[in-house]
Parts: sequence; structure tokens; C-alpha cells
Amino acid sequence: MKAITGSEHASEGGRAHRGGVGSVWLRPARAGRSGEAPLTRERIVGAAVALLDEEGFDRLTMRRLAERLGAGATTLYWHVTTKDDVVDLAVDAVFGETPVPGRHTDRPRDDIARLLHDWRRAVLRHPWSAGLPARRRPLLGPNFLTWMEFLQSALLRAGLPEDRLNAATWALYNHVMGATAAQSSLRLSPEEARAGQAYLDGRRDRYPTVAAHSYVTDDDWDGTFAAGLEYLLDGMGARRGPAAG
Amino acid sequence: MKAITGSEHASEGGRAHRGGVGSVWLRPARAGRSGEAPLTRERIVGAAVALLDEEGFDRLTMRRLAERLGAGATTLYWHVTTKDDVVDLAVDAVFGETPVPGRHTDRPRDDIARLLHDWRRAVLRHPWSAGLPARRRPLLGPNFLTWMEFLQSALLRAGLPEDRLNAATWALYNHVMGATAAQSSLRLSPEEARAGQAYLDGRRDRYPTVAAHSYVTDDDWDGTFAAGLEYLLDGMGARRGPAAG
DNA sequence: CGAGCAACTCGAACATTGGTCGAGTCGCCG
DNA sequence: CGGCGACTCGACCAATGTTCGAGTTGCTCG
Repeated sequence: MKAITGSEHASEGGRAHRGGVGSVWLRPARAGRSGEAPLTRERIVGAAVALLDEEGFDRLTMRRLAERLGAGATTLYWHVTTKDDVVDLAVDAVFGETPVPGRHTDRPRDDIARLLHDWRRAVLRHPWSAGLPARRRPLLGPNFLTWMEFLQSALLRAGLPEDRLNAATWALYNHVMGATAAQSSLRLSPEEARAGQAYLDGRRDRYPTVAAHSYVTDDDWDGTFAAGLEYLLDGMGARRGPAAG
Repeated sequence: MKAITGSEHASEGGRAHRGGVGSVWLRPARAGRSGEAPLTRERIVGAAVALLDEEGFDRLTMRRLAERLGAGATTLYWHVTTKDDVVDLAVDAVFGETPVPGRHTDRPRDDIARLLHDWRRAVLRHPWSAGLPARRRPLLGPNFLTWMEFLQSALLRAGLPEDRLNAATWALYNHVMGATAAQSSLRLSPEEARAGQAYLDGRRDRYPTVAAHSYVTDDDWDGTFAAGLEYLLDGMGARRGPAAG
């Protein structure tokens, strides 16, 4: 439940560099003098999330971020090697907002469903975190890993064969991400929706099924998400109760 | 099977403008003089797809695109109002590469599975088209709609209740998009994979399940995709054969 | 107390981007 | 020939991610 933002790494000396393997998590954070440094990774991430929430992904700018922190833009590069680092950090912070239970119940399917519903809610509070341009690195942040550990162990408890674990994990992950990305990017104004549906109506002969089923106007995102999740869990044969025997 | 790229709209007069509802498909293409104009929407899309394929999404630049067409950068804005237009057009072209059968068989589930496998292959040929930053407009291109029409009618034939059609459509769409986006963005080098797994191994006490199941090193994307698709279709109870009676 | 050094900050600058402005050119139709 | 609509484009703008190198700050050791 509590966001883990820091890291316990030792200092490195010298400016943060882009070299080596790359992912933020594989590199140390800055050491910190004895007193709190005016700028820290924590503060940067916090400001980044706030900025992203308030203004959206493409208004996240190193300069704007720095300004918000009362710092020069260049200063950020001491604590972070790249704008991508900031985004990685921010994404992990969203996972940090997802409540991950400390222990499993004896109804693994419910555990999974609850985890994913809660995660979805967190993502919807930070819509930029879905629909990000594809990232070249695997998620490795502490909050993500905590989340993932719970999900995967619940899947195994639900009876999923081990050799399907990755497939099931990806399917669920993609469902949540895709559904929330669609929901938060496709907020059409009434006119836009009307125009889109009119366009389809004008082509009803070519696309009768599509035109007849409110592809553009439907906005029952909760229902869409829940139904898809049921499909997946049903398809996986996720056990509803404790294992017999 | 054949890509529809053009449009049959009439001219509009004056420069293409950003105003109104916005989606490229709701606006006319340029008229064309009697002889083929040196630059056309078709040629632009073709060049854009080639550029995207060869250099990736963030090397798509209006200037680079224009250069490839032997034109000035500004000229593009006569045929297209925005870079986003180009991307919308390019995405629809990918759908145009997906073979969409002219008619259904009596095994709707197979129809669906084949369509999605074929679409996935097309997307993998154009990896940029998954993992695009979230687009603010619904897909409305002719190739997409053709694809969608087949998918949705197949779903109904498979026995899906009408009020689940959108949910099922989104779930399948998101699965393909998510799976291919993950696959094509997470092409880790051997060292990167090793470093990632080492990182996890070092935290085996905190994340035992994750560390034990090759989250970063697994690369059976075909299997992952196929399994997820089976989950979804099973969960939907998609009919394998013709409707009885 | 003071020298030295690591930790940190930052302004100026660079190349690159998406997009606009307004002045052109081209070729058909009268 | 004249005009007009279709099209092209060079110059320009504000903005971006990132680098360079020169500062400043404050702990640590003599």
C-alpha cells in the first residue's frame, strides 16, 4: 500500500551517465550529502507525477519539471540520466499506489480480480501511464515487482500450470493496460461521437455490424473491462476456491 | 486483401485545415488536378510506412518524410493537416495488409483466430504500429473498418450475445496490440536479459515467484500470444462449429 | 582553521522538431 | 492572354532533450 520510492544504493561518483545496461533500476541513485539535498529522485518523481496528472504526457518537459521544482533544467540530469528515467520512475510510482495485499486469501480468483480492479483504478487516476509510447525496457521497479509477485503467485494458487504463467501474466497485464488506455484516450466529445457515428451510418451497407453496435459511442468502460477480465479468468480456468485436498 | 488507400471525396478548396472534428477520415483528401499531382496522400502514406519500417517511430519526421518524397517539408501540409494524420493513415495501411476473408466459414471461432493471427503477423511486420502513443481518435479508416466488420460479425456468429460485442472486440484488439507491442519493444540483448535476470535473482527473497519464472528472459512470444487468445475465446465460449438448428 | 574534493547546481548553447506565413509556380479554362 | 485554383516551398518560430563547462556548497582530514 505504501509507495516505495527510494533505493538503497551506494554512490557512484561523477555525473550520472547513460552507459551500460540502462534501466534506471540497475543504476544507483545519487548518494545524498548528509543533509537532504534540495533535489532528490523522490522529489523529482513526485513532481513528475503531479505534472503528468495535471497536464498530460506531452506536457512533461524537463524544463517544466525543473521549474516546478524550483531548479534549473540541467540540474535534473544530475539525478537522472534521461527523460525516460523520469517516466520509468513515474510508472513505478503508479504501481506504488495500487494496494497489494500482504497475504493471499483462499479464493485466488478473487485475489486476482481485486488486484487488477484496484490497479486499473490507480491507472485511471494517472491516465498518462496507460497509452505511453512503447518502452524499450522491462519494468523492474520495486512497486511493480511487488505487484507482479502477488499476481503471479495468485495465478499459481489458482491452478495455472507453471508453463503458462508468463502467458497469463501478459494477457492480464495487456488487458488492463489496453482497456484503460482506450478509455482514457478515447474521451470523445458529444459532437465527435456523433460525427463518428454519422460517418459509420453513412457506410452502413459496407459495415453493417460495426455501424449497428455503437463502436464509437459506447462508453461503458467499466463493463467492458469487467467482461474482458471474466473472459480471461474463465478461459484460464482460474480456481474460485481453495484447492481440493 | 488489397489495401484501400485512397478516398473518393470531393475537393474542398483552400488549404487543409485543422478545424472541426479532426479525424483524417472525416475530412476530404485533396482533389488532384487532371494529371497525377506529384504528391498525393497515397504516396505520402507509402513513404511514411517505408520510413517507419526502416527507421522506427521516432525517426518519422515531417522533414525526413518530405525528403524521401523529394519534396519540401511544408508541402506535406497541403495534403495532410498534421503529423498525426500521417500516422493514422499509416496505421490503416497496416490493416490493409491483413487478409480479411470475403466470407465466413461455418467455424466462426477459427475465422476469428485466423483473422487475429494474420493481423498480428501484419503488425509484427510494422512494429511501430503497436506501441504507438495513445491516439485521441477512434480508428475509422476503411481498412480498419473492413477488418472490424469481419471480426464483429464472426463474433456474433460464434454465439456472442450482442451486448457483449464491444467488450469482446476490445478484449481481442487489446490482446493483439498488447502482445505485439510487448514483443517488439522488449527485444532485449542477451546482456540486457542477463542483467535483468541477475537483478531479479538478487532479490529472490522478495520476489521468489517472479524470479523463478523468467519474466525477463522468456521470449516465446508466439506461444504467449496463442495462449492468451485461447483464454479469451474459451472464456467467451466462442462456438467452434455451426449453430445447431 | 583551511585546503581539497566530492556533491551538486546551472546558464548558455546545439541540433532537431512540428507547424505557420506568405510568396510564389504551374497548368487548365475561358 | 488572363486569371484562378491547385499546389509547392524557403524562411521562420517557439519548443524540446541533452551536453558543456564553469561555478557553488559543505563535509572531512590535516
